Amino acid sequence: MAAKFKADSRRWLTLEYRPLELEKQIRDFWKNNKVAERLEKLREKSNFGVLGYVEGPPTLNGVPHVGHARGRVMKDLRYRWKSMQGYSVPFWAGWDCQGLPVELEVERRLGVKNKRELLEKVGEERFIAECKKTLMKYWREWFNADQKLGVFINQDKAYWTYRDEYIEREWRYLKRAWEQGLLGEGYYVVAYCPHCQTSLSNAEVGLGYEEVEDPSLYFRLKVSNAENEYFLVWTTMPFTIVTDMMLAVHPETEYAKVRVGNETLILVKQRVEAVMQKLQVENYKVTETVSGKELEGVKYEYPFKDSVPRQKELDQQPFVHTVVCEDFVDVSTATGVVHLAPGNGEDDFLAAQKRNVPIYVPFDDECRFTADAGEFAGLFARDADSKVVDILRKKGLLLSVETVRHEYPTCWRSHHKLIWLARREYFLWTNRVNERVVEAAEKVKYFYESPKNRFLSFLKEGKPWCISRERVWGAPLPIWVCQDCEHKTLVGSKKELLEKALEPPSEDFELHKPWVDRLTLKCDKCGGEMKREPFVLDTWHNSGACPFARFTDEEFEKYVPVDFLTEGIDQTRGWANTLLLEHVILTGKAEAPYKAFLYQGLAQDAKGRKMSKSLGNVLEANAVLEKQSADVFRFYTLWKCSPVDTINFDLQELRKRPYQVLGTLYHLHRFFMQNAEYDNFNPKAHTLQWARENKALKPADNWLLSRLQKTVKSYTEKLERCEFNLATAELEEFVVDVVSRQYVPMIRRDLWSDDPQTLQRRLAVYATLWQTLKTLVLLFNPITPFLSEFMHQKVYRELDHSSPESVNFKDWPQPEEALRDTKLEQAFGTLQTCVALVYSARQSAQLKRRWPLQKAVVTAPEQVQDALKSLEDVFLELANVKQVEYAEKLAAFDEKEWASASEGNLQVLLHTRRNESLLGEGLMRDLARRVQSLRKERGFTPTDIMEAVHLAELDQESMKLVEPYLAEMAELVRTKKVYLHKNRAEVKADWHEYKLDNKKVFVAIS
RNA sequence: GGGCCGGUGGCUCAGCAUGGCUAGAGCGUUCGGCUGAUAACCGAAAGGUCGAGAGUUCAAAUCUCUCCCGGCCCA
Repeated sequence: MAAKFKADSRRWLTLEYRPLELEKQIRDFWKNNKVAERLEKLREKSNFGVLGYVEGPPTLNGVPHVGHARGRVMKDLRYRWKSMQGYSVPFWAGWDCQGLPVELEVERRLGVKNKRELLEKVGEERFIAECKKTLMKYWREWFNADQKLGVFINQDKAYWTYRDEYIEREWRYLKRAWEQGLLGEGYYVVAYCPHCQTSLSNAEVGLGYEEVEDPSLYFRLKVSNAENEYFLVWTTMPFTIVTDMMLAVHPETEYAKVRVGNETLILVKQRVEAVMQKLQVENYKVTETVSGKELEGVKYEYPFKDSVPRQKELDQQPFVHTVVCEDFVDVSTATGVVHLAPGNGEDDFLAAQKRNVPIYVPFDDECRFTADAGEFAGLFARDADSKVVDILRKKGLLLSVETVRHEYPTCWRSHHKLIWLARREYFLWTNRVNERVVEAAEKVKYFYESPKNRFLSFLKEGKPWCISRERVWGAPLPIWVCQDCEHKTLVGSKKELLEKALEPPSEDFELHKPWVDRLTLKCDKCGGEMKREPFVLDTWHNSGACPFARFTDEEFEKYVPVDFLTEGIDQTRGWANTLLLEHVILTGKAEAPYKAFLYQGLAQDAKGRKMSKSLGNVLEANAVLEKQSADVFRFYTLWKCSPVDTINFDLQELRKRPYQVLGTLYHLHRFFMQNAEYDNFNPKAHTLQWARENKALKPADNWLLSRLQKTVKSYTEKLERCEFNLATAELEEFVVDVVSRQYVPMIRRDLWSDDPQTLQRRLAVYATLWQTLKTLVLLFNPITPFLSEFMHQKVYRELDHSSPESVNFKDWPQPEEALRDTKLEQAFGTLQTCVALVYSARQSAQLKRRWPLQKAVVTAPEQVQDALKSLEDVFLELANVKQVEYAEKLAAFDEKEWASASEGNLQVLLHTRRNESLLGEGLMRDLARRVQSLRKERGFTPTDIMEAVHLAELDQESMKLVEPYLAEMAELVRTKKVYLHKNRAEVKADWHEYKLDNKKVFVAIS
C-alpha cells in the first residue's frame, strides 16, 4: 500500500516530542556551525543599534542550582530577543573570583583552621595557587550548565576579576576616589571572632546564630546635677560599659519619671509596669512624663571614671556621657534607654561618628583590654563582665543581674561568641555623594515597584563603605605609606607601581599578596621607604568595578551605561549597589551604570523551603538538566511565576503543563508537515497573498491570522515590561487554545480530503499555518531556543531553502495591523459560545456529538445573530447539525422534541428527533470510530489505505440504516470497500468485538 | 528586633491599585463525551468560613488596624 505522505517528514519529526534528543542535536548544530559567534558578528555588522550589557559575575565558589539557572535563562531570553530585534549586545561572560567564600573553600580543602595557621603552614603563594585551582573546578560546572541551558553567552570574551588587567582598572576607580578625597582611613565596627582573630563578613555572621547564655543586667546611671535621679538601662554585654560613651533614647516616644522611695528612675513609659514587675518593685509612681526629645543633652555620671582614667579625659568632650536621640532605639523591650559603646557596636559607632564623638577601642588583636582601659587592662573582653558587675554593685548602681538565653551570633567555625569591634579600615566616603547616588538610582527602570522601593530605601541610608579586608585572596588595596613621614600614595596602575618600586619585582610577579607587599616605594615627600597597607579590597568592590574594569576605554564609552541587567534580589545591597556607587564616584555624575535593573526572586524547593545543604533539597542545575529538557526547564521557570517572585521549584510540575505546551507546538508542526508535504506545498508560491487572490481563505483562516497579530503585539509588550510569566501565558493560550483546540478542528475536514478539486483550499490552509507557526517559532525562540531552532531546520529551511541558516538570524515579528480584524475576533467568540451550548444541550439529551442532527435554533440579539450568520458554515460543521434557524425571542418549546442550553442572553435549541437518514449517518460514524481505533491499534498510519473493512452481526434494522452510508464511510476510514455481514462465519477474518450502545458489533480490517 | 514580600479549593496561581454580578483559571479526582497531530481536547460534578480577629461601608478577597504563619533582606 502506498503511503499518502512521504517518508521524509517522519524522519525529521518523530511520532513523539523527545526534547532531550532534539536538544542534543541542536547543541551540536550550534557548535559545529558557530552559530553564537556568527550571531554576534551579524548584529554588530548590521549597525542597527547597540545595547550595552555587562555580566553580573557568578562567584566561583559553588555549583549553580536551579535558581541560578533561572537567572541565566532570563539573561539569555533578553539577549536572543533583542538580537532578533536587530540590536548588537556584548553578551560576554564574567566570573567573580576572589573573596572570603573562595578562601574558606580552600582552607577547608587544605584542612587549615584559621588565618594564622594558613600563613604559617601553607604560605600565601601556595594558597593563591590553590584558590585559582578551585575557581577552575567551579567554572567547569557553570560552563556546563550554560551549555545545557543553551545560554549564548560568549565565553571567549569572559572577564575574570582576579586578573592583573582587571585589577589595574579597578585601581583606576580608586584613584578617582582618592583624587576627590572620597577614599580614606577610619574606624569601622566589624564582627570579630576572638578565637580565629579575623573579622567576619555579614554572610558569615548570618550563618552562626545560636542560642547562648548571657548576663541580663539592669543598672542605673545618675543624672548629673539632679538629686537622686537615674536613667534605667539594660544590657546583655556588661563589658561594653567600659567603652560606654552615650545614652540613647527614642526622640518621639514618651518617657516616664518613676518615683521609687526617694529616688526617681527614667525609662520609656510603655515599659514601666513590665520593668517594675521584673525588678520586683511594688510601690512606685509615675510623677512626670517627658518626650525622648526633651531628654536630649542631659549629662549623666559615668560610673567608671576612677577605674578607667581615659574615660575621665573623654568625659570633657562634647556629647560624651550625655543623652542623644536615635531612631533605632527599640522602645518595646527593656527600658527604652540604651547605652552606646561606639567601639563595640555598629549603631553605636554610627551615632558617635555623626557627632564627631571619639571612638574609644581599648582592645588588642586578641580582644583583651589594653593599658588604655585602666583597671581592666589584660582582661579578655567577655571575662570583664563580672568585674563590671562588681563595680556597679559596690557603687549601688546595680538593680538586677540574671542569666538569659537568647539567639546571638557566634563564629560558625569556632562557635565563640562574636564581638563587635571598631577597627582601623579604609572607606569610600559614599555618604558624601549620597544625593547623587540616590538621584541616579531614581532614574533607573526597575519594572516592579517593591524591589525598587527596597533598593531606594537602602540607598538612602547612605552609609560609608568599608572596602578594606584583612584577608589574602583579593585585589590589593594600592595604598603605600611612608614609614618615616606617614605620607600616603595611591598607585593607579602596574606600570606606575613598577616605576616607583625601589627594587624590581620577581619574575612571577602579579597584583596579589604576597608579591605586591614585597615592593617598597620611595616617598615623594621625604625619600623614606613606603610600605603597602596590608589590606585587600572588599570583593564587592572588585565585582562592582566591572563596567569599567572589564572593558577597554573605547568599549566603556560605547556600552556603559548598559541597557539592562538582571540579578537576584539579594544583590540589592550587593552588586547593584556597588556598581552604582563606583560608577557615580568614577564619573562624578548622577548616573547609574545601568538603565534598567530587574531583580529576580530567589528559588526554593517545591514545598517553599529554602534550599540548603543541611535539608538536602538543593536542586543542582546540571543534575536537573541531565534528565530534564532545557526548553521545558526554561519555559517552566519563566512561566510559573513573576520574575520578582520567589519560585518554588517543582520537578513534577515542570513535566506537566510546560511539557504539554511545547509538545503541542511540536505536534502542530508534525500535523502541518504531514499534510503540506503530501500536497507539495511551496511557501514561495502558495503565499497568503496568493490564497487571498484566489479567494481560498475562509473566515477561520482570517480569524487565526488576526489572533496571531494580537499575540505578537501583546507578547512583545509583555516581554518589554519583563512580565515573562504573562508573556509565556500568552503563547500558551495561543498554541493550546487558539491553534490546537479551535483552529485545527475547523480545518481538519478540509485537509482530510485528497480530492484534486479542493487542492487550492488545502494550500490556503497550509499558507495560513505556515505563516502562523513560523511566527510562533520566532516568538518562542528566546524562551525555547532548541525547539525553535529544530523547527527552523526541519520545517522552515526544509521547505524554504532561502531561509537563514539559524533561527537566531531571523528578525523579530512585527504585528501587521492590516491582518487584524477585531470584529471577526468577536464573531468567533460568539461562535465558540454557541458551539459550547450545543455540546451542553447534546449532553443533556444524550446525543453524541458525532450524531448529526436536523436543526438547531439559536435565540439571540440581532448583533449576535449577524455574527453567527457570517460564520454559519463553521457553526454547522462544529455543531454537526444540518441547518440552523434564528429567533430573537425565546419561544415555548416541547421538551420531548427539543434539548436546550443557555447562557446570558443566548439560548440554543436542538431538535432531538432523528429520521432514518440521520440515524444511519450517526450509526455510520459510530462504526467508523471503531474502525479508526482498530486501525491505530493494528499499526496502520493515518494515510495507509486498507483493502477492506468488514462489519458483522448488526441487527436487521441497523444494517438497513447504515447501508446507504457505506461509500461515505469507506472514504472516511480510507478503505477500498466496506462489507456488511450478517454473520462472522461468512468471511474468514480477524474479528474484534466492540460494544455499540449496549449491542455487540464485530469489526475486521485488512 | 526592624523592613519588605506572600498566605485564595488537594496542588500551582489570577483577582486586590479604582470595594459591587453566583470568587476565577490550570493541574489533580469522579462520571460522561470527543479524537488518526497531541502526553491533547470538551461537558458536568465534587471541592473555597479568600490565614485569624476587629473596624470602615448599604456592600470587603479587595480599604484600615491588630495578630498568626511562611519566605527574603538587615540587625
